[in-house]
Amino acid sequence: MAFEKKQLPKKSESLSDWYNRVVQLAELADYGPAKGTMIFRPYGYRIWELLTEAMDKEIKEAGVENAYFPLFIPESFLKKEKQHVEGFAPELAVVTIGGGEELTEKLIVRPTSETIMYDAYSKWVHSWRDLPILINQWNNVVRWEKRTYLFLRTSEFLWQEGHTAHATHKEALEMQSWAMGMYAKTYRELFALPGLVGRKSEKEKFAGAVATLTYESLMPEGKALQSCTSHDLGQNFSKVFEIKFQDKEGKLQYAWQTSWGFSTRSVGGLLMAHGDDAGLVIPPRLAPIQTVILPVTSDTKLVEKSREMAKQLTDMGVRVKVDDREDESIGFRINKWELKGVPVRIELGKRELENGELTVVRRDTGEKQVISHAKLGPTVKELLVTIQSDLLAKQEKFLTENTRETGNYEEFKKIMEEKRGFLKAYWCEDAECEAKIKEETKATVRCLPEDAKFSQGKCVKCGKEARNKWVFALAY
RNA sequence: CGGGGCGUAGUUCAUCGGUAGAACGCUCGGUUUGGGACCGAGAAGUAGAGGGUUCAAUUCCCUCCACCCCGACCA
Repeated sequence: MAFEKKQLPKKSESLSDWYNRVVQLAELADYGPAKGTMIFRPYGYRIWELLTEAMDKEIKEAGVENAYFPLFIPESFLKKEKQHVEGFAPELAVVTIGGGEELTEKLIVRPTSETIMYDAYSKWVHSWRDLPILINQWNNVVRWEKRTYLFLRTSEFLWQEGHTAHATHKEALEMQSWAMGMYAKTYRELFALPGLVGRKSEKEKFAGAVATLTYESLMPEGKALQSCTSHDLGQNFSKVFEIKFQDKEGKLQYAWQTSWGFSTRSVGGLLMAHGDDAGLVIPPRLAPIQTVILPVTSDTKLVEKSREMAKQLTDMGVRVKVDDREDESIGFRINKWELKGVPVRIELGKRELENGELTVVRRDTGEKQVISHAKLGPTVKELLVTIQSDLLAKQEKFLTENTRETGNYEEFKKIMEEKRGFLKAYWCEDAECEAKIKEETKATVRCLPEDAKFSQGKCVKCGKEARNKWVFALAY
């Protein structure tokens, strides 16, 4: 295991202290001057960039095109869909003055773009031939959160929001499902973060949606993180924004819609899940630097050989950096890159150079091996793949070990107090029951897993008939 | 928005009615480098903002602001 760090609280002792410190020490992010805002520093932004590059490709391959809609949304737009405005009202940033004059209509700084996009869609859709509309945008949104947390909950965050309109509900449902599938794949394969895919309860679903699919991952202290969502909007928005078209039979119909989003919160989940007492552990596929090469001293021969190795790795598509700062000792540099979570570290000293060897160290396990220079490329390539899959396996084990089931409310309460994690239980789907459970245990309904089978049972809280085992957890 | 905390050098903090100090970091020079090196020299502050008390306020009082933590709300 890697060495403990000065200045860094232990993750195992105080998760939130560790998290706040490590994010800043590793130069991922900093606090912005205005409340709840954050600065994405280059090292942190690069993680997001690597993700967006991969996800953008998937989105385009599915036939969804990128576009950009305005940041300012007329207040009246938001008010059109009742549930939507009620859901977002408490967290809106509103512009009331422009150019020194009071505005006749207030402008909302977008918290999400359904309304402004669908107003445009209504102008563009007249015939079944105009459908589907498949648009995505990468942008920023503002939600005036009362309590913020770097990456996980900030007043302004970055995300992609996909917004589609279809001729049939079936098509829309397929789209909704595709988006969640793409998210789940991204979380597993890039973030090495397994999670539960499922449907949100009526209370927890998106404001204005018919149904919401969510990806829920589990953080180290046993709390759930809603990682991204995909919504079936039905005709809720198309009716108020009048997205109407004539079908093949000449009948006037409202479009069926979906929206789906994946935000920078995901990066917070990534950091929190994989890190350890020595700092970050970034999965190779999202690591801005996958391999760091450290010449032990600034001896010219060592530096030259390091550069040569770096070039070799770069040519193989590995993101690599040589850190040959001569004012920092080898020990200091090792600690620095461990804190920053670089998956593979290579040390090259005089002894090794003479023997034609080098030391390769895994960040996740601390495991060291001495290999010959000739094996550099294959070893690094293989390690990056191994680390990626080991991290996923480790998280899967954690998820399995922390997913429990109960039919007893006392036990339910006890688990939420002590072990936390995901807890499966029958629930009658009554909102009042949901509220009581939350009040008494702080746990919320996270989702009904998509692979859940219908069965018969009694609600864990009220004992009434229940048809499904839902997943409960404390949430971020 | 409720409860708590904090605001002094880049950072973490000390000082305490008499006008500012340490450590780390930073700059320069030198010696170093196999798990956070060392020596020497140096730069760095309108003490969050405003008001009050006082001969005198970073210090005491009030107001505001900001940030952090805990709750309610949320990607």
